[in-house]
Amino acid sequence: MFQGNYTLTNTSHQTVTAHLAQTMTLLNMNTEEVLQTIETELSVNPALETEDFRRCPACGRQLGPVEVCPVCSQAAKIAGEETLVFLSPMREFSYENAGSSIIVDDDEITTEEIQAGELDLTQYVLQQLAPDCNPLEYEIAEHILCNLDERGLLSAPLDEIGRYFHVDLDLVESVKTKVQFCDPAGIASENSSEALKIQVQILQTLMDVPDFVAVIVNDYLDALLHRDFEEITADTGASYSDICDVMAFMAENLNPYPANAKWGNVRTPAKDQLQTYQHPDAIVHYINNDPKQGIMVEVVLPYVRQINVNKLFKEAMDTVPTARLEKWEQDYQKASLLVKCLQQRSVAILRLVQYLVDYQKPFIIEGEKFLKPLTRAAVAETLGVHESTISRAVSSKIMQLPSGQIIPLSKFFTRNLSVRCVLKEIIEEEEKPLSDSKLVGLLSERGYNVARRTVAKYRMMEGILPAHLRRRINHDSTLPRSV
DNA sequence: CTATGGCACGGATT
DNA sequence: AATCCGTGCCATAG
Repeated sequence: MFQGNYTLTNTSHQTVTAHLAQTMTLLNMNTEEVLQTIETELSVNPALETEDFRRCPACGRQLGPVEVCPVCSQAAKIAGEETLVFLSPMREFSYENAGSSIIVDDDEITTEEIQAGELDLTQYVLQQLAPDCNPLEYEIAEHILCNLDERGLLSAPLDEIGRYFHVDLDLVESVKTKVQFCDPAGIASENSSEALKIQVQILQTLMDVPDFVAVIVNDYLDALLHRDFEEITADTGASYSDICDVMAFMAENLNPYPANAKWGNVRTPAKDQLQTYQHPDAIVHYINNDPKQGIMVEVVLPYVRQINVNKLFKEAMDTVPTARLEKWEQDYQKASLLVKCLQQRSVAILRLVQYLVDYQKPFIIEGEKFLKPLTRAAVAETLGVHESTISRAVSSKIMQLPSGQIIPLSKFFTRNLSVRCVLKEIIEEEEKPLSDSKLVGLLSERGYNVARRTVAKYRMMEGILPAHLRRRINHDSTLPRSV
């Protein structure tokens, strides 16, 4: 009897720990990754079955396992002022659904996102190169692409690469040139000006490039950066308005950091193509597409059908020969474990998203400026779960906002987003370029107290040039006399 | 002398 | 325990 009890608690303890481990790993994964796991498990485990989701009898909408029909239950929920959150089955997802503006935010660039992005970038470029490359060139290209910094500029000296492969420098250079003409135009240039030159060359074959652009980009970039218009006018004969056209064109079409999405708020087409197709893990909608009616959130289930333990399989276990029983037991255990853990995962994410969306509603509706500071620890506290649970639930998950933007869940936790947003605003509205210390003053007027050095960092993060290089918007009063 | 970027330290967060 | 973030100090450029 004792022994019986002992073994019983022992096995249940084991399943409990297995359960925990499984839940944690599932929680760590995003919807797409779980989808993979489920698919492989389905293919090896006969104890699992799938079943179509129920549909709402009233509206015919597909329902998740614990979902209340969002459309039909709207009224009650809205009255309660609580954000409507529900589970909903994964579905075919295309970026047309997502709207045109898919934005991978730039503030989280430092962490995994950019690394993933760079990997994609490498592969993306290599794909383009593959057709007209011999194996050696391909390898060199690969090496070059692995040595890009986060802006898409080459950080390793060419001769080093040449030595690494024991090949002539000329070869490395020719490969580099090939790379530069690939899609994020000017990628793998050694510096910005080189990248710009390449971009101009490419654009000239594609569209009409205003006069003087090529000349100025090639020879007078420094002068332009230093606002040394006299030198340019004198040497090239370009009038002041020509130069303005050139600058406008550059802001519109060129990008000094090929891997960086924006310069002067222009996204390169490359970024959109780079966007990997990923199903969001949660989707925020306006109810009836009307912002005034409130928002509802769909938490996406990681599989298109419901996953169950096969009841027939359970029943058949009674009649199975003892030789095979053990295997069947195992399968059954694993199956019910997976089902339970999936449920737990869904519930955990559901609760998290509910809280996040509720707390950061102004951010979702009105924009980055309204993001309230939030830490994972605080969320764990209010939800009564361990911090690491929140960490796992947040990591590698993405959410689609009503606007169509897709953001990582971690964005809800970026402490300084609103400051940076205000900073951006101030700079956009500035009459003439403000120095970092002036910006400190303006920010503290609005209740943001940050050090001068920090402003500089935020500027960089937002890709804003230092004051003395910023373009003045109103170029009427500064006409040089030599026109 | 002013404006800005690099480095590195300490405290908070994960 | 590892990582991130704000900040101060210092070097550099103009």
